[in-house]
Amino acid sequence: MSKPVITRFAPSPTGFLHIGGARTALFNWVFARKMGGKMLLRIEDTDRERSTEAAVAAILDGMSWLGLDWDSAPISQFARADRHAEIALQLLESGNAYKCYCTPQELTEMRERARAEGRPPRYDGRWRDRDASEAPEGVKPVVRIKAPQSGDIVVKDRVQGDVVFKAENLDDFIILRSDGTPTYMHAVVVDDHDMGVTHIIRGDDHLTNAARQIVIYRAMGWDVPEMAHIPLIHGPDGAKLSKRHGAMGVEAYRQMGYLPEALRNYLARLGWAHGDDEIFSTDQMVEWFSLEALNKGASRFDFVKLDNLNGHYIRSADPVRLYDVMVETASETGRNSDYAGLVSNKDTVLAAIPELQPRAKTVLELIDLAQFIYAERPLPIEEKAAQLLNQESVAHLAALTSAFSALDGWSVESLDGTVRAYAETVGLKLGKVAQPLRAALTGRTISPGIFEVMVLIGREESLARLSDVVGVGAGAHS
RNA sequence: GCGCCCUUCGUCUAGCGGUCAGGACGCCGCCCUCUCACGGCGGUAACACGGGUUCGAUUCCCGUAGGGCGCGCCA
Repeated sequence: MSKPVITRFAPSPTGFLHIGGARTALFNWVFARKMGGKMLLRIEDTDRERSTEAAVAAILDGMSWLGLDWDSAPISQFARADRHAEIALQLLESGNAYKCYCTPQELTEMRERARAEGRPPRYDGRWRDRDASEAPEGVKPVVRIKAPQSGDIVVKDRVQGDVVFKAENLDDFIILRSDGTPTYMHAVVVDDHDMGVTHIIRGDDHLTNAARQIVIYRAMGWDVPEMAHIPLIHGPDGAKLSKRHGAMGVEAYRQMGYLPEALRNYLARLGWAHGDDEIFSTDQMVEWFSLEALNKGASRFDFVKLDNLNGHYIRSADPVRLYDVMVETASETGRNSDYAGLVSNKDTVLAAIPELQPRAKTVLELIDLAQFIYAERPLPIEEKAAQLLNQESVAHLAALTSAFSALDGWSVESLDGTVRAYAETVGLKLGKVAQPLRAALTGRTISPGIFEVMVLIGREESLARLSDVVGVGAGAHS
């Protein structure tokens, strides 16, 4: 009988929740759910200089938006400093660690000399066996772990397989600083152990750290958790993800108009696959997930594919929810006139959304497509639309305006019939009159079906917008 | 420099000794059509290179090349 699974996500609060962290959190979350276990959250805030409360809030918000919840209250690593020191002391007493009185300058020299002589820049262990009586005056020591000097340390990794490190390549690294605070390497091990973490899932930039951490586990006689080091995400050019690429916080993705379920689906497909399945729900993800199906190679972030997936989820989303997201997004991104237009034309926008859905890849595009509804008269006419409104086409619009005015009903069918009949009468293809109509009614060359547009904005507004165009045209040529 | 990891269409990937190397995005063409989308159909395009092992390698092993990560009193 195996222990219940406990995973953890351990961000350091020095900025937002970036896309790589979001995926790490996602995999920890999915795995915990799959195994019926828990995912804990630990804030690695031991770097007091760089950690901020705002960053903690941003990370929690980002996870919530993505739909990733965690069990128990987030744990502050900084708050556990006493416990870390306690373990370091135990290691000291058991002879598995020792005090080192080297000064930072001394260490810098050591590294520089090593580099100059072509040796790896590692601590040479000069205090490993020295007696405490040799300690210099006025120097506060650090505590270093006694790493094994021979043999292999193997990281048994569920993704990477057995990774072997030779002990001679590891030095006696610091576990407690001279001010008594723990280093990351030490705090992580103590926390993961105390939290009962059974599976460590993290970026493979930690793979070499894993070997060092195993040294501490061994010295304490603790079980080493299962490990899974997942590959990193690169930018479109194969290099490290930069802000230009996508290393923004997840809230930036929200502001760009992506839906959380789309991002989850996309992120899951970066480094993980379940056969040929491309689009799947989060429940399916949980059902299908396995650590062994994770890839070992890094992948590139591709906005084009994210757009495609997002388009899919927009198409299948509930219009009422989309409306709310549109309003929220307009507000958050400072699109004030859109915000006002969306709010004061709620019913019309709601009715229009099904027409907009297949045409948008992001919520921002959705908003853009809705603008014809609340645009102020006289409509701003885009350049390409203006080209459609020449003397001839405006004359047709004038004729159509009369026909529309005489119309009894105002439906897609009646409008369609009217325009088709007119086009046939004057010997034109439908497109020849429908396009100018679109230009006059929306100010653009693209929009939902033009008869749908007319029904949406209504008879009065349609005729008014037409007269805005026809009036000018008629005035100029009569 | 040292250590570790990685390498299938442009991108994300399937593949776990024998496949016409599959899917998705993108791109191109056709259909649908009042525009743009959506949808449908078709097409383009890949096993980094060199050695082994094997009857047979995309698949297993070793090199080479390329890329990534790590080597702090940062996390």
